[in-house]
Order: sequence, then C-alpha cells, then structure tokens
Amino acid sequence: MEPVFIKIYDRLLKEFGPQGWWPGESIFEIIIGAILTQNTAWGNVEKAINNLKQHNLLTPPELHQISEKSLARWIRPAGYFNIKATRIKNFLQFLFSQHQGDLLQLGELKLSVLREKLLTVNGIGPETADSILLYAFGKPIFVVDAYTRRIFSRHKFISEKASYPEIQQLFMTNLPQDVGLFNEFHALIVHLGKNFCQRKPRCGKCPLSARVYFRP
DNA sequence: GACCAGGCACATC
DNA sequence: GATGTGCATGGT
Repeated sequence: MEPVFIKIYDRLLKEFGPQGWWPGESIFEIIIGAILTQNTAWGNVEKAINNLKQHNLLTPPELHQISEKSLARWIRPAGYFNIKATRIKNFLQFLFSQHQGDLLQLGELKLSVLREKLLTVNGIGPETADSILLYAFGKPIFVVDAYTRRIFSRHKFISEKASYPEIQQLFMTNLPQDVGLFNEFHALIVHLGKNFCQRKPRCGKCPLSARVYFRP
C-alpha cells in the first residue's frame, strides 16, 4: 500500500475541507443527478433537478409515469436532454421491472451484483454506476472521472490513457476500503479539478504543485 | 465566438 | 482493442 495516496488525500482535505457529497437529499435524487451530470457542468444539472422538484416529479413512480418527451422538457437545462431522458427511462424500466420500483430493495444487493446490474442499463457506464454505488447506496467503490485521470496522469501516477478499471484498481489497492474516505477523496479530486487542474491548468496555486507527491 | 463541463453508446477500422 | 463521433445547454 503506497502511503502517497493517503498523503495526497490528507493534503486535499486539509486544504479544502470536507466537501459534503453527494449534493442530493435522497437516493433517487443522487441517481438522477449521476445520470444528468454526464459530461455536464453541475450548475446545469441543478437547474434540471430543481425543475423536477418544483413539480413534485423527483420520485420513481412519478418519473416512471410521465412520458419520455415531457421528461426531456423538464431536464432541458442539463443538456443532451433527449438522450438523458432515454437513459433515465431505461433505469426506471429496470427498477420497476426487476425490483418493483423499490430502491431500498435494490440497495440490499451485494456490491458486485448491483454493479453488474447497473451496467446492464443502457446509459449507465462505469462512472455513473460507481457514483450510484458509492453516493446513493454507500457501497465501498472508488469513482474515477475525467479529473482523476487528468490530475493523476499529470502527476505521473498513470498514463493519460489508462483504462477505467486500471485507475480504479490503483486507488482501491492503495487506500483503506472505507466508504467515507472514497466519498471524500473523489469529491476533493473534483474540487481540485474544477479549480486548478482544468484543460488549461492553473498549477501555480494548486496544493499539489509542490513536487513532493510526484513519482520519480 | 471559441472553449469547456463530475460520460456513454455506437460505428468503423 | 483503439479511435472517432453525436448528443446540447449554459458559463467563462
């Protein structure tokens, strides 16, 4: 177990503080947010979720009820609204046909089983599945996103085109299997990515810019 | 106006 | 298995 991963985590936590993720109040809201935020700025996702909330649509039965077309209208601000409406509908179809629309029942499944099931839904890929597992259901899995790849490849821990499972394994074998830590670490990585490690990096004030964390 | 954002599926080679 | 493309709004 490489202690450098814990050191980076500690450094980020000290610098930015707890992030309080996921920004959602229910299991269902987190799942919908996870789909809506695919390649999309979170601010736009919030607008879409607020639309659903204000019309009391943010529950499995309500969203299952309405047409895909009207769902697409409500989530318009989140972008890719047609494809995302289809994806949300795909998830609901799965939830109701296989689990009676019961999210708590779904959450009782074992991590590996639930992950495989989520990945069968068209529109739920590895990152969305892992976000749902970790943040909606509290399962110990590490979420890899574009920021994770960018930050840790710039710091020479991985190659720019390392695969998702490769990166995930790197973190999971070098960290304690702790839901709280996985939760906070990913959130801190996103915060770091948004503020310092964009495509045009602002490395000057990045708390990791001191090379002490770099691999030789 | 260009560039970017907390991916994914699908086509093609 | 690797690479390219469509999906779309809203902020900088």
